[in-house]
Amino acid sequence: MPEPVGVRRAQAQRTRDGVLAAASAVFVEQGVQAPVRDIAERAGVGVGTIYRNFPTRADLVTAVYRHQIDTCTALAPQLLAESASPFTALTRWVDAFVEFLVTKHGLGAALGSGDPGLENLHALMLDTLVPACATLLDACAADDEIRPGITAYTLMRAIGNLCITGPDYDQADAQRMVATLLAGCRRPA
Amino acid sequence: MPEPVGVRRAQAQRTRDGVLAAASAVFVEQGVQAPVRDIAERAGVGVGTIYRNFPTRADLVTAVYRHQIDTCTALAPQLLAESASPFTALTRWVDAFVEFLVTKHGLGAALGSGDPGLENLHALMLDTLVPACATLLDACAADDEIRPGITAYTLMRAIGNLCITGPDYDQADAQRMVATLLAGCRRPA
Amino acid sequence: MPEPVGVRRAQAQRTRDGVLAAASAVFVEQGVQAPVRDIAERAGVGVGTIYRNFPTRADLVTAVYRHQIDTCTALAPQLLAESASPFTALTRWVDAFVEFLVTKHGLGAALGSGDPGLENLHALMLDTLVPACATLLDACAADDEIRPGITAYTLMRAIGNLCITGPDYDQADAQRMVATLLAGCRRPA
Amino acid sequence: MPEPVGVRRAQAQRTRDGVLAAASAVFVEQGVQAPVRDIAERAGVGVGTIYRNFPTRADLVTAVYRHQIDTCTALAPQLLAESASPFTALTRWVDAFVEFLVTKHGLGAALGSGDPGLENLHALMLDTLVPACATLLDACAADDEIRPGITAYTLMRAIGNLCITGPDYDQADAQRMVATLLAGCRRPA
DNA sequence: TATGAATGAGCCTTCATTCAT
DNA sequence: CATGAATGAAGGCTCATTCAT
Repeated sequence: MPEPVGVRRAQAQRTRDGVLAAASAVFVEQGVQAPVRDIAERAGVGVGTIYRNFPTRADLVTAVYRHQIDTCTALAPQLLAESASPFTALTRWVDAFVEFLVTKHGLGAALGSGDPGLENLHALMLDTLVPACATLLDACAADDEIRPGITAYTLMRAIGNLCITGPDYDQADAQRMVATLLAGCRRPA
Repeated sequence: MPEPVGVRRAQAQRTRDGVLAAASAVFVEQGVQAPVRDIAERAGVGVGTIYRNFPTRADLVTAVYRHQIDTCTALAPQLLAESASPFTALTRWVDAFVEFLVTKHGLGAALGSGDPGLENLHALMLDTLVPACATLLDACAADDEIRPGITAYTLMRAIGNLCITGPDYDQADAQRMVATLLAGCRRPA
Repeated sequence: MPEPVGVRRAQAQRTRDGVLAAASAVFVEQGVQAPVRDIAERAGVGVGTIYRNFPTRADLVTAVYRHQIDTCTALAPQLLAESASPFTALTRWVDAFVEFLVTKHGLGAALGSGDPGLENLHALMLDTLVPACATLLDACAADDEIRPGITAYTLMRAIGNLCITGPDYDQADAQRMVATLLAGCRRPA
Repeated sequence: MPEPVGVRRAQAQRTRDGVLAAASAVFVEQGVQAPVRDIAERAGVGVGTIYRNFPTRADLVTAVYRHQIDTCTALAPQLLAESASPFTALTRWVDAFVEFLVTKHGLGAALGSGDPGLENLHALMLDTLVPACATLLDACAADDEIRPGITAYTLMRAIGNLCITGPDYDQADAQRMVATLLAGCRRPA
């Protein structure tokens, strides 16, 4: 018999996870501005539960994407170590980043929206993803593989924007365009 | 007494134009989702007048941008004729397109949003801008100046997305990234 | 045939008056914190109409009571002129003020609540009723009829509080207690 | 092993007392309508504990004030015995009552609100404080010190109302106005 | 045709209350 | 007994849209 408190905590965690899953799905369908009620309904909980766990919408958005952001961040040094060249590492990392973005419809738009209240998420990116990307860019620059003047932040914003998909501009298109952008970053021989 | 009907028509046209000017200004400030009332107020008309002239928001958005879209469209053959190479023409035309997008806050986002109800605008682009762009791309392809597999529509969507600006990603950033994307389109020598 | 605009204005005024009447009634029943929807329902209008005419609750509360406040204010100089003594004038004026308060259940409580957002009403009293009362108090002081140290504002707040009626403490009780308070203000011979 | 049941009871009593102390503090800060959660948080208990001990808000309010009400009640005969005159005793008792009211932000308003659900508290006053006050009033009446027609209940309601403080009408004002009211109760020589 | 008052659906947010652990 | 997660009713506010004048 597990102690009651632990059981309750586990249940709460499950609820929280359910909300996150529901929010993730709803964000894909409707974007990050989706009504709280829709998320609650999809999660099978009351709206109060959402507000209890995520007082602001930004808290919810951030929580939804935090895990993937962290995973993506951790990938950078790993790819740099195992790739033949820094540019190859950058290419692969961007592939992963794009993968992350295109499967999360609405995040790119959210990031680009300048919506106050999404500063948390913005900060999270600035604090983790941007430095990770910068590491790769610096390595490329050291090898003279990319043209100068491209900052990690701007590149990621651009990639984020390119990953805003819709009818007639799907995931494959986004990936192709990002690849083209990267090609354009490469220093001409 | 000069034909009253004509006078009335002229007045109606003036009203319509005033609404378009107001909408254009408000769209720049608040995006294409701005409250109808704000536009009406700015135009000095009642909301009913807006609804009479532009039953749906998409009608209004489309009308606002139609002139610029047409101008942009007409530019393509002209640039193709007077430029040294098709790629140069493409570059210049894209510059003009970007200029159009970045000065119209919210249009890029609107185009990329997949928002049903903006299909009119979408259709307008498909019908005019895309063919214009395709002409340039075809000319480039004929000269073997760009890599194959890039469609006019996808390229324009990508450019549209890159032009979604915000805090920390401004017009200059957008222009630089679009230039980089174009560079990536170029066939490596 | 009256010009259309005038008709519309008249209708709008009627709506506005209806809202005020409904609000007045609802305030009596539920106090000034009554739900906006209740007022709208009672007035037979949509909530939007309330917000259109009275953007904040304070605007509505103030409008409801403004006329009576003004009437009460105007009474002061009149009573002073026609009464045998300043204290008599004060007594009569307070009677009128009490009459105003007790028939508007909830205003006394509202005044005493310190509720931010009711500052308008508070200001209205400060600007009109308090000076009116002060005139009477000054006249009494000049005649040595009241003890010193009683300010118009404090006296009115006290009276306002005494007029917060309820079960077992009705209008007659309030009037009696106010009279007693006034008696206590009188300078002992 | 000392009787476990007694220990448990003592613990329960401590919990109850903690809730009362917390509620008392929160009532002073926010009034008797303060959110239950705030009280629970301040007491360091769960909201369920509050509901277990005090099923209704009135139960809690009543319990919070019962001790002070009882103290105040007991004061009446004592003051009557040791004061020079009944009216002096009344004055002193009212001072104590006012002291009780003004330091308990919101009680006066609560008493005067007619809020159903506060009937318990109301009843408590009727059953204890009112008779205590009546004793003093009767003694005054016997000595011909006050004008007739003033009931203990009405007087206490009036005093309660006068003690509803706020910005610009503070504790000192309330005390002064209550003193004035009492002066008005006194039979003119 | 133009107007803008009126409508009400829809979203956000708070908080009293319940109940499984 | 105590806990606090979950619920959902209630109320505030906005704004797209209609329609009588």
